[in-house]
Amino acid sequence: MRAALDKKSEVASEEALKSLFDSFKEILPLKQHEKDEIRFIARQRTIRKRQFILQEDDICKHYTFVVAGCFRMFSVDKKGGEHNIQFAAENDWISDIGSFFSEKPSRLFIEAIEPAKILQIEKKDLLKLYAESLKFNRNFRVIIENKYVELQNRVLQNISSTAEERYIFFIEQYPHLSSRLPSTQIASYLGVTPEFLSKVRKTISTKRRS
Amino acid sequence: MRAALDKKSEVASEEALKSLFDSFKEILPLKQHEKDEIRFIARQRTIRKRQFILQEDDICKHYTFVVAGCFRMFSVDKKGGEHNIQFAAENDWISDIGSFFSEKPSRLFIEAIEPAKILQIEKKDLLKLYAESLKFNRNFRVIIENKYVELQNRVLQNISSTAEERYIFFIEQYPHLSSRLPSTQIASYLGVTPEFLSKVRKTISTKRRS
DNA sequence: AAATAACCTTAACCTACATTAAGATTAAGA
DNA sequence: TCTTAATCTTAATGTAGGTTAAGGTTATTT
Repeated sequence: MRAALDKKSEVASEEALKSLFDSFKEILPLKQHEKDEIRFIARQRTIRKRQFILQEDDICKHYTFVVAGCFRMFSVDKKGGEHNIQFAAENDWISDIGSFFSEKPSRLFIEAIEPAKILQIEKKDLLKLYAESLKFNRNFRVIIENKYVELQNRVLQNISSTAEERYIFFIEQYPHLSSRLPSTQIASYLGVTPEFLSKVRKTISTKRRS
Repeated sequence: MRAALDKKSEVASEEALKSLFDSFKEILPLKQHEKDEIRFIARQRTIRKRQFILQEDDICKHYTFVVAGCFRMFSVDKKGGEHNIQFAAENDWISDIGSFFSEKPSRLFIEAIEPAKILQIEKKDLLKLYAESLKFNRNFRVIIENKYVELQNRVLQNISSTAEERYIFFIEQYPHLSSRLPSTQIASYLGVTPEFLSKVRKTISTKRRS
C-alpha cells in the first residue's frame, strides 16, 4: 500500500482499471507487469456535477481518463462568454496538454457536466513511463494522433460549413453525446448562440417532415 | 547505395539531413546510429511551385519534412471553394495523418506555395522505427503533441474571435509566414473571403494611424 | 515588351448569425 | 409541494461577413 494518498483521491478500483486497460487493447494491449505499473500510479476520483478538475491559471498536472460521466473543456473570453473546445465521456482522455507539458498556467476550464468517475496520472509518473517504456510512448502517441485527426476535422468544419451542417455532423459523429448534453452546451461547442441552435433544430425538423 | 530509388526522389543530402537532425535536437537528440537509420530511409525531393505532394483520393503514404519552401494543406467543398487547414514552412512536418494511418483516401490536398525541398519517410519505414525505438516514438509523440496544441488554439480562435482578431493573432503567431504568403491564402486559412480580409486590413491600418 | 495570369482592393447589396428580451418548459432544492 | 434555477423557444432588430462585379496592381511567361 502506498504511503501518502491525498484525501480526495483513492486507490484505483479494479473495475475502473479494467476500462482503462480495455481502451489500450485496440492499440498495443498491456502485459501484466505494465498493468501493475498503471495500477500503482493511477489515482481514482469521484467528481460531482458542476465540479472543476481544472480551472484557468491552474497548471494542468494530470492526464485524466474518464471512467464514467462526462466533462467539457472550455475557455472564457473577455466578455465572459464560454466556448466549449471538447467533451469527454467514458473511455476518453481529457487534459490541457499545452499546460501539462509547458507547465504554464492554463487558459482553460474542465468541468463535469455529469457526476463522474475518473483515473488520473501525474506528470512525473507519466514521464517515468515514457522514459522506460516503448509501449506507453506508442500508446499515447496513437491516442493523440487520433485526437489530432478529430480536431483537424473540426477545424475543417468550422471554416467551411454552416451552423446547420456542423450541427448535423456533430450529432452523427457523437450520437451518444448529442442525446445527453443540454443543447446550450452543444451550441457553445458549435460556436453559435443557444437561440440560433434552437432555430436550426426547428428548420431541420420541419425539413424532415416535408 | 540503395537498389531501387524511384526516379523523382534522391538520396538525402547531408545539408537537408542536418536540418532534420537539428529539429530533433530540441526534443531528444539523435545518436549516430539513429541518424544513420534516418539517412537510410529518408528520400529527398525537389518540388516546384504549385506542385501537389498529396491530392484528394490519394492515400497519404509519407511523413514529409519541409527543408525549404512552403506548403499549404487544404480541402475543397462541394461548391469548389478551397479551405486552408495549415501551412508548413522550413523545419515543419506535413501530412494527412488520418489517411496515413487509416490508409483510407485523403479528402485533402497538399500543394507547394513556393519551390521547395523536402525529405519523406515512408509508412513502412516509420513503423519499423516505431517498433524498434523508444526515442522515435517519443520524438514523434512530442511533435504531434505540439501540433495538437497549435490546432486547439486555432479551434478556440475560430469559435470565439472575430475575423480581425484572428488575423492579428495569425500575423503575431506566424510572422515569417504572414509576410511571404499571398493574402488570399491567409484569407482561406482564416475562413473569410479575400475581399473581406482586404476590408479588415484597411480598418486595422486606419486604426493604427489614429 | 507585350501578354497573360495571378493577385489585391473597393463598393453595393445580401444572408447568416448575434443580441436582446420575453415567455414556456423542465429539473433540482427545500 | 412549492420554489428557484436551469434550460429551451420565439420573435424583433442589428451586425459581421459573404457575394458579385469591376478596376487596378504585380508577377510570370513569351
